[in-house]
Amino acid sequence: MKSSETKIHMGDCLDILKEYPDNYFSLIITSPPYADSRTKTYGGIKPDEYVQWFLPRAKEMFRVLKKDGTFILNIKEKAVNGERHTYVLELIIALRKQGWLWTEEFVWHKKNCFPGKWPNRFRDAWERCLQFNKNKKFSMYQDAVMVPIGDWAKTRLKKLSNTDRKRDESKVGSGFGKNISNWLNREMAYPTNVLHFATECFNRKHSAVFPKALPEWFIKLFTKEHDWILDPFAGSGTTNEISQLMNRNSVGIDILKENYELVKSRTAQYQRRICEEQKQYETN
Amino acid sequence: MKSSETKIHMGDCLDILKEYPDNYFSLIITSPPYADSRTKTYGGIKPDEYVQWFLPRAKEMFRVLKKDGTFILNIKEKAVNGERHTYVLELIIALRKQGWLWTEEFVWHKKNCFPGKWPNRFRDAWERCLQFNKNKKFSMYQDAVMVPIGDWAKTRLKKLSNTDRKRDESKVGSGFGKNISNWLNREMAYPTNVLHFATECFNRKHSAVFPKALPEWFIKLFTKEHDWILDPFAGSGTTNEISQLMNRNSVGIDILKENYELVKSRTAQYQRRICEEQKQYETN
DNA sequence: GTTCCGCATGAATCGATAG
DNA sequence: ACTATCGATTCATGCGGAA
Repeated sequence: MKSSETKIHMGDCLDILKEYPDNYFSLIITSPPYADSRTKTYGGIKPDEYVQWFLPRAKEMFRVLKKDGTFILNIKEKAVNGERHTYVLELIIALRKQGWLWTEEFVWHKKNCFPGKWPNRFRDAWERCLQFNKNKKFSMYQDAVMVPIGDWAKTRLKKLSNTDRKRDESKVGSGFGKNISNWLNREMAYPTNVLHFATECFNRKHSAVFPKALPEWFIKLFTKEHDWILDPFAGSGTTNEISQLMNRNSVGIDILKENYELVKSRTAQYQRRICEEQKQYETN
Repeated sequence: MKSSETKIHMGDCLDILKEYPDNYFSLIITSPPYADSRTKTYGGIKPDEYVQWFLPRAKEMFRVLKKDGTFILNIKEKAVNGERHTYVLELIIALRKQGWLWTEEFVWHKKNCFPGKWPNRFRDAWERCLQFNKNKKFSMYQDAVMVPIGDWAKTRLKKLSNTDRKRDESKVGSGFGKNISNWLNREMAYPTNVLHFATECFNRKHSAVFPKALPEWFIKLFTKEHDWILDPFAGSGTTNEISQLMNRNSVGIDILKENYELVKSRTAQYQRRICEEQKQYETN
């Protein structure tokens, strides 16, 4: 088993990415600093300036992404003056003008978001995971993320009715037909574009930006082993850590020294652990 | 108990709404024809023309909505040429320029979404429920939509007999009636902005685009009894039917004669049923 | 009366083929 | 090249009738 490589950089991804060649990464997945939050980072970007700040960095990402690669952007607009700000919508439109295709919008449903109540809104329990691509054709390994089929199938497929045995056209002309008998012995189904992952809140020092399951799911879906993955706003380094665990190569960039060192140590730790596991494996 | 009023109009809401005064409705909730679908209705609006088609109608809606009222827009963009079309994003931005505040975006998670498999995407299992307001201050009755928490509540709720549940629903039309909510009361929490409802599949005749539970939830949240509710694209009339059940006044508009007559008969039926129940109640 | 179980239904999307 | 039509694909649900 060839071990995976993990490179961590300190700096602005706008500069660091210049060191990387075109068409290098299979997947870019990141949770960028939200507007006006993390004021230490990038000087705290104002909502109104967010798109202009993001675009030059997205241009570099476009360049280093493989032609069949995917860019997953985990983001959620904040409420400003009682309104949802539109910078994310404007960003999507601007990225399309830059050449990106807006292929899909996944919803990440945060199952255990913290309790609370405001006079004019409920708890925000979801974030956008925007999928962008360079081409209509891109690499996607759908079988890697299949889920168990619903309970209905157990009873339904036990005994097939007559209409189930042949293709049954819908009566209302919706063009929809099915052949249930094709589903015999099927135990897994393809998932939807709504993802249910709990947030991890045990990390006191560093606010967990996303749970491990989220990048893991997209990494399974869009990469195979030894592909290169980039997180240009690495934060606490979850993407890089998961990449290591899944035997993918990865690059992490963060502008904060504090984050840089955190990711460094987290990934070094795993590197060491993997080596130990390998040694142990070989001994056995 | 004063009975509620329900008015159904046939025509384009752009024209019909002119008959209504300013600041009349407490809630506008609707699922307009999506781009390129329902070709019989409004001739099937092209995605690129959608915003221009919608805006003049939204202007009338703005006028007839009360200052503290709410507009809920249920919509989802379609995939065009392998990409998500941006007309919904553009619509949000355009509505803001018209004076609307984009207060919140709820996610409706469709648990039983349309099946299908494609090389480049998964099944679409969610739709947007966009909340717009005229002012930062608006009427919101958060306590009306509290939900039971904890697994024990779920399992006990499941064990309730169907009659208990049915009697309950017919009485209040709200899922939980007094007797049940009494012992649940202590274990209630505020919901989030992610709503989980399955679409209703009717075995026969007309199907509703959204399940009753969806308008019901927003009606509970944003109106009280005898408030006026508008659905400018009434379709099969789910909004008006639920409004009646919940003792709210409502106006429904649809351009199709077929829909107009359907809604007419559905709401007339309920009107009759309510009258009968009232008579019976008074006799007792 | 309750529970079980069959079954029609759906704001879909893609790729190929035809005009 | 650009648009229109057609066939193929796929789950989970509530209903109504049967047990």
